[in-house]
This record gives sequence, C-alpha cells and structure tokens, in this order.
Amino acid sequence: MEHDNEMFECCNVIHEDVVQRVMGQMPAEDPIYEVSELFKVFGDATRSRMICALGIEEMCVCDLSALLNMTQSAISHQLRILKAARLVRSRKQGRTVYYTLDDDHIGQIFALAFTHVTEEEGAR
Amino acid sequence: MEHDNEMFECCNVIHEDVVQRVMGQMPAEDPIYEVSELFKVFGDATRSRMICALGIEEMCVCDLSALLNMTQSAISHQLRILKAARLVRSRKQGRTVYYTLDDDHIGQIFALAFTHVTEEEGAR
DNA sequence: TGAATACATGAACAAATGCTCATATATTCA
DNA sequence: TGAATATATGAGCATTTGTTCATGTATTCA
Repeated sequence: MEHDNEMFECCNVIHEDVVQRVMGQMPAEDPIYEVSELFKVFGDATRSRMICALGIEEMCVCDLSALLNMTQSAISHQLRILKAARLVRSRKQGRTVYYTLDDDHIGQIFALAFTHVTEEEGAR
Repeated sequence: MEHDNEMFECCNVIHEDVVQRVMGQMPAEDPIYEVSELFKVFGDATRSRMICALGIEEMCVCDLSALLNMTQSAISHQLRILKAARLVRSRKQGRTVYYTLDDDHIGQIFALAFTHVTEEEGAR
C-alpha cells in the first residue's frame, strides 16, 4: 500500500517519493543562488552587449559607450556590476581604463545560449 | 597619420578602429536581446531551483511547492514564466499538471554556470 | 599649478519584478 | 449535480533595477 496510485492524489498527500528523490539530488542552495546571481548579471541587454563586445576585444569606457550608443555614466555603472561579478577585468593606462572579459566560461555559456535561441526560432 | 597613438586619446577621438572592428563582429541586436531575456528567466533563485528540480524528475505543482517550500501560487506564477519562455512543458492528468524541462540546452548551460561559480570559489 | 579629460559614483526616479491574497477554472467523485 | 481539490490568474504592494543628472576623482598637459 505504499506505491499505490502515485499519480492521483496531490497537495495533501503529495508524491512523497518524488519529492524525496528530487530533494536528494538537488544541488545545494548556495551554488544555486550564486548561479542565479550570475544569470541575473547576464539578464540585461546592455550588459549582454557589453560582454559580447569585450569578448571580441579590449575596450575603454568611451569606446563602449560609443559602440553601444549609451551614456558614459550608464556604461560605468554597468561595468561596476560586471566587475563586482568578476566577469570583467580592468587595466588603467593614463586616464583611460581598458576592460576585458575575465573568464573563459562566459564565452561558452553565451555560445550555448545563442545556439539555444537561434534553434528555437527554427523549431517553430 | 591614421594609426597614430591608438592608446591615448579617448571620448572625443575615440579608438575609431577598435569600435569599427568590434561593431563588425558583434552579434545582431535581436539574438543578444533574446539571450538576455533567457538569462533573465534564469536569474531568479526560485526559478533556478525549479529548473534544477524539473531537470531531475517530472513534478506536479504541489510537489514543487512542497520541495521548494513556497506557496502554490508563487510556483504557478513562476511556471507560467518558464512556460512562456518555452523552458518547461506541461502534461495534464486529471486535475494535476506535471511539468518537465522542455530543452536539452538548459542542462548544459546550468552545468557550465555551476562549474563557473564553484571554480571561482576555489580561485580566491 | 590649473584647465581639460576619462572615468566613477551618489541620489533620484520610473519601470520591472516577485510575492501574497483572493478568486476563478477545471476535474474528480460521491 | 454539488463538494472537494489542483492549478491558474488578476490586483496590489514592497523591493529591486537601470538610467539620468550632477558631481567627485585622477591623470595629462601646457
């Protein structure tokens, strides 16, 4: 009488077994939180554009603001976020600051994401 | 006199060449936007947890709300977002609705992100 | 030293986000 | 049919987020 109709009752008599199994295999809370924080950084078009650009070539702040057609202030604020997330590194030369991607994974993650969205298009 | 001191002037006389090169290699605006929309969906701890759970096993709404210790309403709202993003698929059986991951890429993207955050830990 | 310049940053504000609460819908079962 | 149940959804609300505007800091150059 334990494995009876696992498929019908719910919410009061949840699928205890399913919940237990999944609970046992779930990643720890902390890494999940960090992963979603990482994705949150990626989850803004301006920052994604900046990441793409810096993945191509090192650029200074005003290069970025010219390329992306945004104010220098907006770019600086976003760079701050990217830097805090350790996604970007800076190098100061004179009064200009050059930024680059600080990580190898980022490119891979974006590449996967791009193939995902482009494949979805076709799959309609 | 074209390639003179590419490293010193900025903002008024931007690094024209850099900007041009990068502009030429940037992905189109549309896919970048879609990618960041995808990441925005990932960029919430609740949704990330749901995605992890559904990556392990098919679950109904109240399983999820029990597992993640959140109200049924909150879970339903988030499932709606996941479904709209085509990340999740549903199957109705009686009055319970079962959800699963709808995509192969998702697991890969998350796997990369997990290795990223865990490696960062070590790199301190 | 002082003006000019490249960048950083705080405050403010509008927009987006995620949850809760109440309620609607759909399905089962007596 | 009517009660119970699993899920969906709209409105409201507090929080977060991204930009702008103004201003601060650091560096170069005359």
